[in-house]
Amino acid sequence: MANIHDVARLASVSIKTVSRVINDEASVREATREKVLRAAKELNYLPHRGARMMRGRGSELIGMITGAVSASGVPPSASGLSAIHIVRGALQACRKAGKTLMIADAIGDWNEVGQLLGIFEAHSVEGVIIASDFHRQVVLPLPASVPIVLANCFDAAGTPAIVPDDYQGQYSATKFLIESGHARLGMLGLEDGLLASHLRRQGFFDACREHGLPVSMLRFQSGYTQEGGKTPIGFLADALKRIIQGEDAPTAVMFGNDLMALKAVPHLKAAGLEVPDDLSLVGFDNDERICETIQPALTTVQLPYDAIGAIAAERLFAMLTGELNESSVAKVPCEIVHRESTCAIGVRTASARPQHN
Amino acid sequence: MANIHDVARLASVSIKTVSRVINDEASVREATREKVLRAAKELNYLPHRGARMMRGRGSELIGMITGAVSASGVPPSASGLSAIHIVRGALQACRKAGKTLMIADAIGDWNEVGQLLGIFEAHSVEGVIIASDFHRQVVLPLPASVPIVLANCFDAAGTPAIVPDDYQGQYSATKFLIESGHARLGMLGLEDGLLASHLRRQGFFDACREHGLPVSMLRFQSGYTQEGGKTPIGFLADALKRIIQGEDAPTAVMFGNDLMALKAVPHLKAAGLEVPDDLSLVGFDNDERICETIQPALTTVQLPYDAIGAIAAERLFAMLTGELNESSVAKVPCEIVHRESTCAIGVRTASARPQHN
DNA sequence: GAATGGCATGAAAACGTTGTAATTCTCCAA
DNA sequence: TTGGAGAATTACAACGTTTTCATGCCATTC
Repeated sequence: MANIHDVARLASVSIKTVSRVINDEASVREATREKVLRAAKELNYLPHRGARMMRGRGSELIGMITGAVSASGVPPSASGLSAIHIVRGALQACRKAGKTLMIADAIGDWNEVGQLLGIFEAHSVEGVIIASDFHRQVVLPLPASVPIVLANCFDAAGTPAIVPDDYQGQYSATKFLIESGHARLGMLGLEDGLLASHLRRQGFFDACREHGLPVSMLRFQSGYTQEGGKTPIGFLADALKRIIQGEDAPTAVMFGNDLMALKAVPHLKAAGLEVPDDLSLVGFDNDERICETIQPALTTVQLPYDAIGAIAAERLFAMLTGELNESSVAKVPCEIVHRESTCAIGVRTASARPQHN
Repeated sequence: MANIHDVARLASVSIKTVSRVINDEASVREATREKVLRAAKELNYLPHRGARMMRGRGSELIGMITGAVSASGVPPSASGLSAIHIVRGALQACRKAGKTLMIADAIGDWNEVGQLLGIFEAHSVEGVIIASDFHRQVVLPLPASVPIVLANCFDAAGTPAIVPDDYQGQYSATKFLIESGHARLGMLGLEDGLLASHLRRQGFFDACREHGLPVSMLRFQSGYTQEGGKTPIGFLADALKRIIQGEDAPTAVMFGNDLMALKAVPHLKAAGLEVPDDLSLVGFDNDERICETIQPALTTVQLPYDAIGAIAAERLFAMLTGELNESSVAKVPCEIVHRESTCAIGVRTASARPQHN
């Protein structure tokens, strides 16, 4: 690998001048600058990070810990879906900022976090992003000697955190349905006890209340556990039946996630319901593979994991430059992704039933 | 932060002796060793990584490039599924070996790879793993100055590579079906042109031939594009119809991936076919969320991405220690994951139709 | 025309560590 | 007591950068 001396020699200048050009310092004549840049490019020169660090420069290294809070023991196969998007978002932000991302996985064991922080520290990272697989509160190991930003989780100590706005997401979806003319709504929520569960239910009810929808027009079921947990066989079918049966049956149902919607569709079909003409469906997560597979394609609320990762990284950068040191929780809005499983009340969809693909 | 001089001073030895102790080198008297360790502990000394790197010392750092070959332009949302497993496998192997993983995403642009390699090099990584989103041949930017292992891809130059054994996977699945008594087989393969497509078809036909199944008993369709590509609406339905209609209709059908199977199920149901009693189904990928969602749960061939990541990392480590420098392609077997969508011919499944969940 | 000041550049030191080679210490045999 | 071998230890250079300070050059000012 070429070093600064090689570049200096090739460009016939001193190493200091090369250093000046590389670091965009003032006082370099344009001609010289170009000469140096040309030489650097020709030699494929990149400043040695070790040497740079030694001169007190930042390491340009960001650490990221993922999988810190998976259900312990369970190999977190499906839960990684959120992680990859968070990582990707952070990766892009790092790229833009010229940082490099180091990553470590806690393999579902929160106790690992302290140790991983130590490893990162030994590698001189400038800061660390800790990402959770799902939206929850966490407790950090006490003495964190590097700046930390939490992604998809938060703590009581006020560590800067970026989380999805589950409340607003469900609120928006509900509002959208109501404004489309739906007056009887149903919701099949996630497992009780999850923070997201709580927030979304809140959003659902608040939106209804604020739009003057009486509680008698609402049907809410929860308790469905999607994986790992022991949901009794038939739970989904039963809960669904409780929601859609009877004469005041809702004209729209929202699900805790897209997968639940996918599983529900056969039951709805079996009950003779057409989507969206008889029943509008709204999912959550925006898992494209699932949403596009459902016929008709599922309208859903997007969990903005990419954005969460990107914002977490940007926030960390801001902390590093000292621009920002308030400790607060930033909520990233969850946008509705409109597909074909919803329609306004009183409007028949154009094609009675689009052909399968 | 304390440096080696401080420790040396406090312990009343030379800095070199401290260095010896820290690096566990020989020729240090036990008493001296303890003295140094005590001083180091007291000062909370950690060797400066920059300085270490500069002395060419192993950085314990492994680089990984992902997303290098997504369809360019398309935001690689779904394709990341393989990446996360490869990353996870590598991560675990790194953990075991005491290495730390640096990660960068080429964001679907293969041209980025050269630049990313440069960045990694500047960080003094010991080696790099380049992971592709799908099984394919690649071309590396010429002068790679660090050891490289390819994961889920390979090149013509013989760079060490770890790939899934698509051929064997399909061969095994086919063989399994035949040995279960199925004599008429169908297959709905992936998009033409993909390497996996080619290999699997080969495996399918070879297994049939070797087990004496005449070609007249086989129905093969391909050309289905799962995402991005413009598959005509209805293609899946038509191809499926061509496979399952007629009097010599197969008793088992294999799909190019689990998602295709998921999409196919409603069509099969509409055609009055019971799974697995009338028709056994076998997917590919082992995407658990999809496999477990399909009723009955889908038997499939697992793409061993975790293993690929882990083996790639281990192989890289072996190269680093010089234990291994042969340049070859390692094929990781694809195991069958047995669920409920397959049964032996002549055997009715116990429950006519298991209740939905 | 000399003094001043700003700009472009360069020489050499410094950062904290490890490698090399030299030096000292220890211990045992002659 | 002396040699000598080998272990323990040390001094110093080297790694590739940035920093500090010095210098040369040119334009401006008096």
